[in-house]
Amino acid sequence: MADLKTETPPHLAEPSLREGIELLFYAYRYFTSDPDEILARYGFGRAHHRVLHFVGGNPDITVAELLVILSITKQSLARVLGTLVREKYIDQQPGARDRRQRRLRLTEKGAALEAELSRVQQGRVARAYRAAGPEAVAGCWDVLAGLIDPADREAILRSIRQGKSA
Amino acid sequence: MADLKTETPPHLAEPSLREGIELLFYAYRYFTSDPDEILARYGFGRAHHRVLHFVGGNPDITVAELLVILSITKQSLARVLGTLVREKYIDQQPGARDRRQRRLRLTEKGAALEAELSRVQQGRVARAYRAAGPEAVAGCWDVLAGLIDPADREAILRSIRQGKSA
DNA sequence: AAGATATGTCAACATGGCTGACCTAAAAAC
DNA sequence: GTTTTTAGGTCAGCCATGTTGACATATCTT
Repeated sequence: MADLKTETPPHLAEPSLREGIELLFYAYRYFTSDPDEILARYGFGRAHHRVLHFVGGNPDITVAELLVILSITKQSLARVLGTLVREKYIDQQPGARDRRQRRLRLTEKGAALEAELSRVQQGRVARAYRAAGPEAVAGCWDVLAGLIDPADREAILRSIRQGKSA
Repeated sequence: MADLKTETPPHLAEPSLREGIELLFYAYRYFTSDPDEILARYGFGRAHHRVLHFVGGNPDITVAELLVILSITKQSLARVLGTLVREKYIDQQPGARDRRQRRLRLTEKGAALEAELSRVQQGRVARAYRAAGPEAVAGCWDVLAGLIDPADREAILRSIRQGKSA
């Protein structure tokens, strides 16, 4: 017999956990599907999207800050960022106080692509929000936030809220 | 002035959509982080995890059914599945009615690894559920389900519910 | 017997991670 | 003012995991 005191409540039972895990797997696939399609037309991948997204949301971000957000190495970033800079989607300017820094911003061209990607991705999310209703959305945010390591949670939520993803 | 009739309700405003998108991005990263760590110790990757997961949840699944779930090519699947079969994490048996099929099941060794991976992933999800509460979980599921293309939604939800992911 | 289907396999390629080593320019510390 | 640290870039190579295309085999269906 299960120990009643520590027994898993119904909504935490294993089947429900498995269902939630699979749902997140499928949902994430669709979540990235629309941008992926557009990116392919530009010869870009998901990595380019992430850079465009976070540079767009954090104008004048430094490379180091971007690396923290993306949690990748500078060599990995260099490949996609280099392309975006060469093809003039992103502009680099030396930092005002620290001229070693390359502060990143979207060019007009970059902002246009980012907007195109945002539009379809936000469209999908907006439809999901609308269908589920505001309380569901609030609940969803709570659950998703709960998946983040407690040690990192507050910093990440802060950065999301400010649109300052550093 | 915005047209009141089609004005985006507050919870659908652009900033909130952007926040939701970023939250999903971060949450998914943590969602996969614990299994990834374990898999690395076995020389496996995320692709192996997916196969172990869906074979575990769908004993005697066929290769064709697994391909539909994973949405990858059979060549991609062959690489990871081949390894898992060779290293005896997964067992193949000809179908009873159709002997062309290779029905897949976890071996004991495979079930043990799958359980180890499930344990940490379910642990993280369970903590998030517990912190957010049952209503939030229900809302979360609604939103995530809403991200799935309507054309595929019912089939996917059915497959999740049955634990028959085909 | 012929054709369709389930699966496997070979070869080649792309993306996007990684490590390690090394370079420059600018800031900070001594 | 020299040294050290820091921000960033770059080269080379490796790995995981996706792709396409072509082809082989066994088995089921017609």
